[in-house]
Amino acid sequence: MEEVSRLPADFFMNDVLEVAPALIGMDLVICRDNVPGRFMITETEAYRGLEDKACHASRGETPRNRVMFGKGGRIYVYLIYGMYWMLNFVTGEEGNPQAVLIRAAGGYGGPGILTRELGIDRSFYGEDLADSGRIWVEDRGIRPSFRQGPRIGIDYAGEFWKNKPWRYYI
DNA sequence: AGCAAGATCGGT
DNA sequence: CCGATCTTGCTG
Repeated sequence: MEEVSRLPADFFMNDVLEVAPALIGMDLVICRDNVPGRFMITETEAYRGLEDKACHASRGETPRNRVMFGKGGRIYVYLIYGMYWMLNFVTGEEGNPQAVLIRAAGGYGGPGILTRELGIDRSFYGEDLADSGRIWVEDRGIRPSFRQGPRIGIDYAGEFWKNKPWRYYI
């Protein structure tokens, strides 16, 4: 298989508010049965650190969110409502828990549908995007114009955090 | 050990 | 708007 330009670990070591919008237009690549599938990322959301009440890390480190406290560039996946896997890319430096939720790519809308169609599950937890043989991101230089607005499904976080325009979408 | 809640989705 | 479905994290 030919890799155009896999994003290096450095890319993910930046602040999530920089990484989340930068991912729009890039390709999420998933290798299944040794066959790479490319899906252009069209919607992302930023979850930013201990202070962000919508971020899973805001209530401290737990077995589930542990990977978020490490260095950027790894995968954070978790099961929601007993049915859907949420795919996230950890960003930022070690000790600063942040992540980008991948909400849509390759025409698959909705974070639960996306993972279901791409076969992403618990086994991807902690996978290194810079070094994995089955999941990574490629930059083809495409930079679509996009919008931004409040994040979805976080009423529990309170008005202040709920209103942050940290959702980016084409 | 028990329980409430959840970064969703599809049907009513 | 409601139920599905089950892991997680908190409480006791």
